[in-house]
Amino acid sequence: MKSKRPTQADVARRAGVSRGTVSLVLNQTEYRVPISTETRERVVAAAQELGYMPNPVAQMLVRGTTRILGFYSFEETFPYSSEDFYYPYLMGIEREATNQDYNVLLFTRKLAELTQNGYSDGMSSFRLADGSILVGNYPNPIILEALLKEGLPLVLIGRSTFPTNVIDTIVNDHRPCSYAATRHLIDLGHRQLGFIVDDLNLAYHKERLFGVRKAIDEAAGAKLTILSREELSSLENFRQALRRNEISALLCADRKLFTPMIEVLQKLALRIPQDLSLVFLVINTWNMPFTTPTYVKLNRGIKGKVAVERLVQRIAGTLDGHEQIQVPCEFVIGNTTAAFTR
Amino acid sequence: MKSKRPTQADVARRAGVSRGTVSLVLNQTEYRVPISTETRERVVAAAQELGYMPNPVAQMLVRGTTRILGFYSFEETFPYSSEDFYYPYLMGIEREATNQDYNVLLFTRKLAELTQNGYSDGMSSFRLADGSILVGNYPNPIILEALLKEGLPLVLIGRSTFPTNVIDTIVNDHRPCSYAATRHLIDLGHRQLGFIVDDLNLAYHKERLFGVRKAIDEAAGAKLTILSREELSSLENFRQALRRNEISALLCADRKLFTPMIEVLQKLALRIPQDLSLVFLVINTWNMPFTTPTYVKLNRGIKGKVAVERLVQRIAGTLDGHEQIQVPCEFVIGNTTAAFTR
DNA sequence: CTGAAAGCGCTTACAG
DNA sequence: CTGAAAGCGCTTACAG
Repeated sequence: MKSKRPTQADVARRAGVSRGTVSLVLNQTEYRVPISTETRERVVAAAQELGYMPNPVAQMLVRGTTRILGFYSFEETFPYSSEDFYYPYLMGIEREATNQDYNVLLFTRKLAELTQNGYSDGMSSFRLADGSILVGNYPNPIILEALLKEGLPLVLIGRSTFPTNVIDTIVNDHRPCSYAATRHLIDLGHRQLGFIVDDLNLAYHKERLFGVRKAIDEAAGAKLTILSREELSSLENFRQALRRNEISALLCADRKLFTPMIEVLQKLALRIPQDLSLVFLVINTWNMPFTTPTYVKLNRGIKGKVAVERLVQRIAGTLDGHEQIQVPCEFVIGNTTAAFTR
Repeated sequence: MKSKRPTQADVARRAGVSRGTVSLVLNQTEYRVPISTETRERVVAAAQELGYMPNPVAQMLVRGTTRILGFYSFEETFPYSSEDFYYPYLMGIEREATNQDYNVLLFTRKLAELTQNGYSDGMSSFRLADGSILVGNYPNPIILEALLKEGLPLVLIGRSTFPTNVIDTIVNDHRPCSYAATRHLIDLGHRQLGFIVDDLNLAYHKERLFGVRKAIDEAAGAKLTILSREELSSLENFRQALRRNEISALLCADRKLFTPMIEVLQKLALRIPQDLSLVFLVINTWNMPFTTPTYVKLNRGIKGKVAVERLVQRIAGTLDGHEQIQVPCEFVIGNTTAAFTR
């Protein structure tokens, strides 16, 4: 029923040559094997007349390479409201993939559902890509280990529980920007700062705190109060925490605390930045209640680009060891911070 | 040097069976051909021990299907500041692709660069996908025609210069929301409305104008003034145009006029919405100077979803004709519109 | 219940 | 300069 596509053999038949010759002509390998112009023209004409297009799958099989970079996210993209979009990464990845002449394959099926099969069948789709980029912080170690064991070229954007010398990771260095943000507040005259965070065990939060502490330590009379999720649970608690420590500026280190914090601040009728200066050490630019917040930009696109660069090298086999690559953040001053007024 | 991956033959050898049997066992086709539990277990064990993963490329070749949906954008994504992001589409596409058990391949190489080859070699990568979704309004007809001629399953998100019965397109119906937006302004007491647009020859702008006109015609004393890009070119021109027509509310129909219009309004020191109500008939949510504008939401995600649904049916061959599918927009009331005060 | 064979559509040595 | 053959790693009738 369905009109079959013309195949290489059809072209060969029509041009009156062998299949090998068709392949040679159409792959522009003129330099390697010389072919008479006459034959060449006959083949090209036949291909054109037949509307021939080589089957890329067959080419991949015989070439052993697909020129595809895989992309997999451990974080859920759905529902739409998710704060863990990976599109900024994808942007950088796609751009760099274009440069390197790779297409990008988005793996949609979740690995968790795929690992059921005894011999890890589900992962086989990863073999479709010459190498893959994973996104996610501290992904399930079992799954990650299974992936690593396969020996496929892999780069993780984010941190993992594995040693940095067994897997390539791309991460942000949070220290310089946390330092810069804190300096910014101190320069504005603030001395009593709050640092709000959910889980201080996580490496990136430790880094942030490190940068903040450094700036605090350098400033005369500066004091830091660490606030946790519990503080946000009740309006009164939070108000007290701010009052007791005379906090005039708040550094929000945790994406998860973003929404609850904003809610609490609104309920307390605190004006930003008149009553309280606010710095977002992490932020989702697509979901901002402030048009121009003071925040740390994560440069996800750049991380994506760096990931591709690393992956391509890994595929080429020009790399021996694995390592953690740090990408700088960027501190952006907006209007959620203002000079301290007593 | 590089340790070759185990192949099906390796598993067969180890399990002491034929390659066909390995395939049968590992593909879970137990129902079709009965295989003894003993053999089955031996095969699975061998596969596990060897860390065998089937080569998906070989499977694709023999199956003749890839379970990949291609994605191609006619619009440039770069530079980053581009207003024509396609990520909202991708979101809906990916989600629905997950449901339908397809992976998504992003074609990164631009078609324009690929069409050089006589026999349109570059397009062959489209054959890697079982079907593809294209995004873009009025894409280059030559390229689109070449694509259509290949007879590949295709769905275009956007409008084209081709008749609607030769290609499946997914478009927004702009009339209802333009009508609703205009009604909203009229209900707020506005009577002198401006409609600012760049190129009224485009179908979607005509549709918008159609909806607006309908609401205008229904309201006593309502008047519409159409403003063009020229009006924006000089501050004085624009001020005059607003004054002369006593315009108290503006409907912005064109994405391209967004930035220049905002600039002009700011320079004229017009307060929104006190001095002028503003409705965006199209908007990029990731680039809003107003936190909650009154605007028409394009539901790109839904268009992506619909495109996948249509494409999957096309691939299945359950469709005969082609058609234009309309997806409704959504009118969202924000705070850039307010009641008319003389 | 299992094996041997053909074939998916290509590319690439290898002969001539 | 060109053809015949082997092979990429699978699946699927077809025999037994």
